[in-house]
Amino acid sequence: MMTKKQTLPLDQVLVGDCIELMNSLPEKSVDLIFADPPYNLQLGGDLLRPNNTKVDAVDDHWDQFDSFRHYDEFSRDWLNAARRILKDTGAIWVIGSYHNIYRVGTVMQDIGYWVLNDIVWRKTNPMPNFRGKRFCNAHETLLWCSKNAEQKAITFNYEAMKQLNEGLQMRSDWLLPICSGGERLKDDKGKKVHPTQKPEALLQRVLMATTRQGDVVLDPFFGTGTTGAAARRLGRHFIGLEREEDYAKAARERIAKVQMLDGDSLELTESKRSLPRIPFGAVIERGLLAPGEKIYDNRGNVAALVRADGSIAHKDAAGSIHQVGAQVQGAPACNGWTYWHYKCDGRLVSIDNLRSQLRKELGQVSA
Amino acid sequence: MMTKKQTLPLDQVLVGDCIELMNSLPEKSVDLIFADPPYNLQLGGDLLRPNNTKVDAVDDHWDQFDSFRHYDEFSRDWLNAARRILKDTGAIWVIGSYHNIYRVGTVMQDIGYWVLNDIVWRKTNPMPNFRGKRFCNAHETLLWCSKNAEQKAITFNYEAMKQLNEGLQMRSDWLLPICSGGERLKDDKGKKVHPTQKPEALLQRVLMATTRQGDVVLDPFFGTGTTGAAARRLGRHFIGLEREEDYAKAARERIAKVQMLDGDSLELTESKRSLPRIPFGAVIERGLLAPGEKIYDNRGNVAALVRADGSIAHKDAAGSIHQVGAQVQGAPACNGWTYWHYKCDGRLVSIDNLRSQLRKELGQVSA
DNA sequence: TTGCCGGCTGAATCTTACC
DNA sequence: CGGTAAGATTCAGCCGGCA
Repeated sequence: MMTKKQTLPLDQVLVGDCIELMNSLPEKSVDLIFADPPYNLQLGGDLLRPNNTKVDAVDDHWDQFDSFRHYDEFSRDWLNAARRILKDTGAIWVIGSYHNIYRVGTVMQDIGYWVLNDIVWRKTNPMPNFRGKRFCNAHETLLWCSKNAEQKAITFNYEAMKQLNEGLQMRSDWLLPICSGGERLKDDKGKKVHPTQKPEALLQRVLMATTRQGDVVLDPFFGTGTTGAAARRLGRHFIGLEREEDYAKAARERIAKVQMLDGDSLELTESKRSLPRIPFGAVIERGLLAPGEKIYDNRGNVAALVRADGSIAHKDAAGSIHQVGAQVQGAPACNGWTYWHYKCDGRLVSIDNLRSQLRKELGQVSA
Repeated sequence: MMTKKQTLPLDQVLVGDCIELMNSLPEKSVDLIFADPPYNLQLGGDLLRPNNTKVDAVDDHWDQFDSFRHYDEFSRDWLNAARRILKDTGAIWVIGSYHNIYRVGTVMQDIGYWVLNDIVWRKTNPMPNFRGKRFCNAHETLLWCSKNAEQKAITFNYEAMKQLNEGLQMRSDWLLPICSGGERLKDDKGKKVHPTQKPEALLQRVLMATTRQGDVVLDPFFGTGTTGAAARRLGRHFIGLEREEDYAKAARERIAKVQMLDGDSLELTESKRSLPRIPFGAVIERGLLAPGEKIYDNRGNVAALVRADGSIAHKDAAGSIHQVGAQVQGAPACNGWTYWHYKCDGRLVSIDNLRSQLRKELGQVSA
């Protein structure tokens, strides 16, 4: 893995066509791709534009495609190139609005990507609909996809997201302001450098949720480098691809100023799944429970006998704490650690406490 | 216009294939179409809740398709039939989830529909993600489209929508509960009649926004008739198409009981506003505090490290501002917002001030 | 009558480590 | 690689039972 990383142009902005540049990179080499492709706003010429007010509309030449067909071809090409360089354990995010996201989503599904969630970025401060002819277009959509449907190991920092949402699991609708104020890059004359600069908070949430420290994040439409800024701040590597030298230059200068957070503040709330596995037998071996003792369900109604080999017995049934727990309840499955309790000063205490205790002891020795 | 209306099967539920039924209706004869087509969910095995009960999944035969290609063909067929019967001044709504909405959106654009807005229905009470492997899938998407791009006269009751949103322009994200409680149709045994009954409030908003009194609203996937119930209540005509006689029967009985409104009592259906809940993580994401900073108790004796995921760490303890606050004090609970302070010009200031600040910025946008 | 508590449920593409 | 067993995992709202 290190050798692969060493051949990658880490923490750099490469100028050129993103498809050619991606094709020049080794296959299966990046952990995450974040893409903010052109939005195809000018479909069919000026008459058909969905919003023909003159509010600094997006009319740069890179945003022009003469038909849905061309846009679909373009999407298929860059999404295929992206898929090649993605690790088999990797994932991709694509952001868009109703002008392009339905095209993009269909192409992604067609070439084998598997949708994990679609996420709605709700803007606290969207541009109003000036004519009063439509609903205020107050959101954009992100697609989070794995490389294929069979893929199991996806990085998803569930507990960290739950923390961020004050103890409730994070939903698919995110409320964040648009990029403005000091964060928005301006040139000497105070004109914005890029028409669609994304807020860094959005990228931070994406990277916090679906990458780990040291991961490689590639952005094929780098623009002024919000992905790079967020990656650097969070201790991830980035690779930025951008066709326009002016944007690339602005991005490099911007990212150089970013203060990287230190390791402690990047520590994520850990999931139980990442903790070392403790067999119930270890609890017996260490003498936290003795063979011959009884363990009970949470009300003390059901009692099972603890045996020396770490199995337990209840009436005819014998086996692991999980198997017997399931059988006793007539349930298809059971987490024995939370189902069973032992008596301590007359009160029932979860055996999961014994596991925690053991983990603490082991941590000081091995880890 | 009256002659045309007289040939239409107004305020009826027709049983049969929706494409054939639509083809039997006169062209350019309906004002609005609302469609809730099959979502083409692709479920694996059973899903168990943490308490080992089984989730009652949508596994009905009508939701099964062999492939995306078959689903696309199906979509193209019914959307073309719908387009023929739509008046040139008419519009269409289609609702879906990430499983199908990207397919539907692409087909709609391909056959000439023009997207006016995409609308996000944010559920106040979605089903959680039981396994902790994804973001909670808390929304569905609606596409609002005109028959073609050139179409000028679209019914959009801008002022009514603005009223409904307390004087502010209605946004593209709508917060509404799912259909449950007394509104949910149940059979004798208390089993739900239809697996995916939509809330009437959603349909009311759609019809309030994009139809006038006396308009004809057609629903090709009528199910248990939420569109019909909302139409009748609001003084619009409906035409319901439904393949299953059982659903059609339930719909007829339901609609017959609906009281038609003559006044302006609709506002009652709109949810009340309460103070938006602000997770501590939002304070970090928005940059009001930076990861790596320290927060203190009111005397500055206890210091905790702020981490990027919105958790804080103090000695061995890590968790939410509330959890760590409680642990530090040896208390069973703690309001972290009032316990913790940050340093500002050498003085200690409550982090609750940051929450107030954020609430002010959010203003009328319900979090 | 009111309030509290436990149980049930909703369009869901929902596991992973070890042998 | 496949098979097997361990074991991690939920939020809001409605309803009924009971104090």
